[in-house]
Amino acid sequence: MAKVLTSRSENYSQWYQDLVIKADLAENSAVRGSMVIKPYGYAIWEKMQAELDRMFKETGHENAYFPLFIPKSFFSKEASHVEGFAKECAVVTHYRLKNDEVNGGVMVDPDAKLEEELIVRPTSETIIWNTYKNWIQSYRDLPILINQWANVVRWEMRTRLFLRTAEFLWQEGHTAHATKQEAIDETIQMINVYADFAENFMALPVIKGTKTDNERFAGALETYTIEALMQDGKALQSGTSHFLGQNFAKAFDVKFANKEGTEDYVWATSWGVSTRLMGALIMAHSDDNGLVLPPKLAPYQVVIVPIYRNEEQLAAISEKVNEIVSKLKAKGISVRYDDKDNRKPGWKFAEYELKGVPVRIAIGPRDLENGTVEIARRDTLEKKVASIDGVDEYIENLLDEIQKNIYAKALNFRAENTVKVDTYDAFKKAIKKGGFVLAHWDGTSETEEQIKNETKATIRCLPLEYEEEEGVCIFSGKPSKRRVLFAQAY
RNA sequence: CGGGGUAUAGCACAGUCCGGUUAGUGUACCUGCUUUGGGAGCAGGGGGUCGCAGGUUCGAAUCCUGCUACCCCGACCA
Repeated sequence: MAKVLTSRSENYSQWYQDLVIKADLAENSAVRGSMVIKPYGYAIWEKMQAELDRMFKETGHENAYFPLFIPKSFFSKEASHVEGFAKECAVVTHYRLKNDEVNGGVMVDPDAKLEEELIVRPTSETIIWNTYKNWIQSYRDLPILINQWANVVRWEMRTRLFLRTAEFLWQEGHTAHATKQEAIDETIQMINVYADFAENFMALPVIKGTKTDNERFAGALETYTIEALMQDGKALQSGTSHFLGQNFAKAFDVKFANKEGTEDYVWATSWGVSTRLMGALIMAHSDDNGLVLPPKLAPYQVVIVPIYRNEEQLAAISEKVNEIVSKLKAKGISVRYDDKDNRKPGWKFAEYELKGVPVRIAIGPRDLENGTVEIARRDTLEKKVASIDGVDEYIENLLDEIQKNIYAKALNFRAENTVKVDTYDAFKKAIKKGGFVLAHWDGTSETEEQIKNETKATIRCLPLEYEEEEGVCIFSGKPSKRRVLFAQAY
């Protein structure tokens, strides 16, 4: 097969770029740092959205929509929050253009300056808490459990398709609670929803944990994260859930009358995942032949390619294919029959491999005679001839097996690339090699900062599942009771 | 914002150093024939303000000046 992708070993980051473009997922747009998500890429995102949306609703959340623009003054209300986002905000200052009489073209009309600048939302805590203030008077108004599907803008210095773009799509949940415990429970519930989604739909094993002070969300008391390991040994933060305490309630003066009849500030959470998950999905499973999609998120799970010499043969094949298609559809399997005449079978094989379609069926004159089809699976590239009778059940089981196999492969990769180290020398070697590194840490920001400066590794999280273990910090030698998860990250 | 690079057909590039026919190659596209079980072959065809603005010259993709955009490395990145 003609190589259209740079190989992973040659240049991993080039491979990723090639893959995103060649698999028709997204491309760079005329706007710096902003991408166009193409139909095939967007179809995958829609599958993700549909599952997540279902999971949010099952846990009692409702969707709503808040404005794209946020008055500048809202950002001055929560000090640490503004500090976290100020450097990367897009600001709207004017509301009109006019013809440029001198230079031609158009110019910003200087007479159309806004009284107060508007910030294009980098996240919606401020506008939402300003709104919640009007919605909440009593404990009877609580909890508020709302999610929003939206786009946000963060003016990043350097961008990469899906992984970091100036504008991206995401969902952000914003909840308000009467008690601290209820808010904490919500925060943990949602990180569990994310982990469940990552593992069972994306086939992506993740480590749940909490962030250190340095890495915590601006304005949060606790940030829960799911961290995934990519094939190049770098970590990717794939979703976060924040316990915001009463910070935003205090900043926006959101008080309620509790059962005891006294006034109290509301407890808050926020949680989100973005189109960055597309990056995680691509990097976790794909190979040098292209994308590998888990069946549960593939826009179509099966593609059927006819092989024929003339119209008569095509007609005979199509008749058989239609039977197969209806049987598969009856089992809820999504199928695409590609009988386009302007591409040869070999071209189609390569194309669908590049696009990561989990199962490919080829059917030609030989098969018509024998009552068989050729079935190829994308994850292992294995081909097998199977009888047309019972092909629907065979494929149903095969899709299930592929989903499991992709997960098992990723889990195995992570296991092979996770090490425990006890000295700083060993730590530096392990980080250089790539992967997750479990090590003791003295709990101070200074140590974390120094390690980052010297090795580029950050503490991805303090895993929720860990064993108590006496040890000493690899950097300072001070005592530590548990290991934390280090890695270089995207 | 610091360092480096690039800008020529939809895409990928050559040509620029050393100015001179009609700006070329691959791929993609269109037409026809033969093909079709792993990205087909042959023949013919269409497509270019050579990033923008100015200058030098008989003559500029090529030399000079200014500008703009993009890419890579770094800094930055819940």
